[in-house]
Amino acid sequence: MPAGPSRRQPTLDEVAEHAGVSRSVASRALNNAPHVSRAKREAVQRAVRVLGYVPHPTARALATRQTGAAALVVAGEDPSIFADPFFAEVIVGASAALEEADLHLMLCLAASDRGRKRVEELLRCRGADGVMLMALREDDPLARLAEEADLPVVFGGRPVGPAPRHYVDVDNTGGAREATEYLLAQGRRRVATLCGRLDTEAGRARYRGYRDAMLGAGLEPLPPQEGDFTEPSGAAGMAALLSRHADVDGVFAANDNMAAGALRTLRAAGRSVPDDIAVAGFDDLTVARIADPPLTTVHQPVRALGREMARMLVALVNGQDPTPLILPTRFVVRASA
Amino acid sequence: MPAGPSRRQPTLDEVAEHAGVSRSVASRALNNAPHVSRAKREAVQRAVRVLGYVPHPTARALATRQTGAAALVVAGEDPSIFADPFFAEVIVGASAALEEADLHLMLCLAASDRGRKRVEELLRCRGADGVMLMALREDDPLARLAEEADLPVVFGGRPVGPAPRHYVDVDNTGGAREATEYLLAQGRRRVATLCGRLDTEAGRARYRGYRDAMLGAGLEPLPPQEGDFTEPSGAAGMAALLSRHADVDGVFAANDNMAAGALRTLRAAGRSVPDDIAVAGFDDLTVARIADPPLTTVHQPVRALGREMARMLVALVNGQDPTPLILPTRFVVRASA
DNA sequence: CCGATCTCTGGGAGCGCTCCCATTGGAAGC
DNA sequence: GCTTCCAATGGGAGCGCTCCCAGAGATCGG
Repeated sequence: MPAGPSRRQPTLDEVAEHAGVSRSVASRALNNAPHVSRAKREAVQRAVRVLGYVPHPTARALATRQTGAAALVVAGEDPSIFADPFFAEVIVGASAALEEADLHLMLCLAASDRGRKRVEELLRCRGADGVMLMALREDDPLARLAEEADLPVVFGGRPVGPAPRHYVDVDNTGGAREATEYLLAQGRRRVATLCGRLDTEAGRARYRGYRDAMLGAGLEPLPPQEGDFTEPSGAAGMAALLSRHADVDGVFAANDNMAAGALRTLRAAGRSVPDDIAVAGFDDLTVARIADPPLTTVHQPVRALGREMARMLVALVNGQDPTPLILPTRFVVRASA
Repeated sequence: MPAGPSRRQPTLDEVAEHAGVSRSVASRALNNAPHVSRAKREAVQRAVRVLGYVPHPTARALATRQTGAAALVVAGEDPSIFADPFFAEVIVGASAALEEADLHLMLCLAASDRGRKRVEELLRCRGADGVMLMALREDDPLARLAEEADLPVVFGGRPVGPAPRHYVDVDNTGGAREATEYLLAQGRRRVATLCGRLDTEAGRARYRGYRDAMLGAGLEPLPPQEGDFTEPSGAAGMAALLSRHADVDGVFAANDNMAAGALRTLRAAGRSVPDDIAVAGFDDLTVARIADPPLTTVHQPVRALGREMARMLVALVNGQDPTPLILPTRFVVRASA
């Protein structure tokens, strides 16, 4: 422990010398490559143990031109969007999958200009072996840069516009349709939607699902009440909705946060849920269970989303060519609808 | 864009050649070091622009023995603890501060054995310029390893046991005491605590705060009802509490999740909050505002915690010797107490 | 007018690893 | 017995950067 402030880590040369072999043999033994006799292989292993050798990742990275890290970029100008537990779950999934491939996770919150600059640099100079991109806004230049970069890129959730080459997404439209259809099947007729930001693909897709369900039932969709996926925007949106359409009897909110906000407004307005008005959300994060009443919602496999993004990235890094993946949602009935 | 699959990035040598200078001069110009004439400096800058040069971080790292990255390690055997929005906020804060120092953020979820192994390696071989450690369990060997590693280490929240050399923490005891005192000041006399894991320092410190407040008021603290900081454990703990002490009129929960769970149980049991029983939490994350009734709670500056951890780490990396930091909490009164 | 002192400059030696390649020696094939 | 082949080995050349250092001019005071 004390032993001087800085007991320098042994190098591969020292291991080789200790084992009485050349650097090449030691290297091969370490990466258990072929062409190493049993005796020398063991001698090297012993030397490694005795000296407490750990390969220097940077040196290896320079030689192999592989950094051993994958980046997860969360765009969006407000860093607060990252505070959504959604991302935490994605990270848990991605982290586990990357661990299996022995890749480190680099997290880039590209909110500020400076943050974006650094991501661009990362893309340009191969600062990571691959990049996962999430929460891109419409026309975010990062999307183009990423696609053009000579680097594996996986999108988490499709960006607005033409679908990228590699992505993992959730069946937003299908889930939203199912939720809306459920409300309709309960006999609700004046069903509105608190939709999410319509400059995100998730916001649009979920709105499409709502609209499709309404049209499918021969009903006129109500004009979307747009929010930004936050609880306050749900509360405000619900208030606006009530003032415009006092007879609304069902609401599909584009996520649980907004649904929770809607519940708050409804409670304040003295409307009972689900008797007067039914509310369904999307996400099924913790807030759905905590809400009062607990939210009927569309469960998204968020952790799986992260995991599959990472797996897809690993496949790309390994030279394979995986196909895009759309994960199914699952409708969860609780008390709010 | 197409231009061949892999337009290799230009190297510093190429920049130097293009600018008609030596590699050394080019390097100095880039790092704007002295001893470069104005003319050559500009020639280099022009070459950089023309060629689209971006320095290769790995090569630089190898030469300077600095990785340009800081690691944030979240220990704890269950990866789900990371899903707590608490960590997301820490990350937002840390990320911003690291960005200022031009360091990348490496996130290590050291849940599995494999994950822990990788953290150990990171520490041993200087895979990062510094490490921030959070959510260590009692007697976690990572604590010792980190302190012994020849690498700057900052703890986020003190681990159980002797305080580490460098840490940033929140005034858990003070916050808990204040919350409990508030309940007592309201005239509550049978005040219990849903404490957090007592094998974490935060759990212990908040319990101490509760106990101190009770003793300070000349009351006998009720035996702690231990949970694990999750909503279900709060709900279960509250149920246990009610069956043991039916006359409880106030509860201090060690965090908002548990408080939310308590609210759920109380609602189911038909107790009105705060009339029959007052509830206070700790954290002041989103859930506190969403809860019904909104939670009176102890606000922790979580983002600042992350920011200060990162700043302390940067200071250490720069050879300074910062002193530990304890951030104040702020008591927030809402409807639950 | 000449040594002393600077600012610039570029050559070169690493940083610690991988990997190509030439060399060796023993086993196998004829 | 002699080529043929292949496993095993170690030397050496990078990977792209930093930084030390020696040398070349330029500046300047005495």
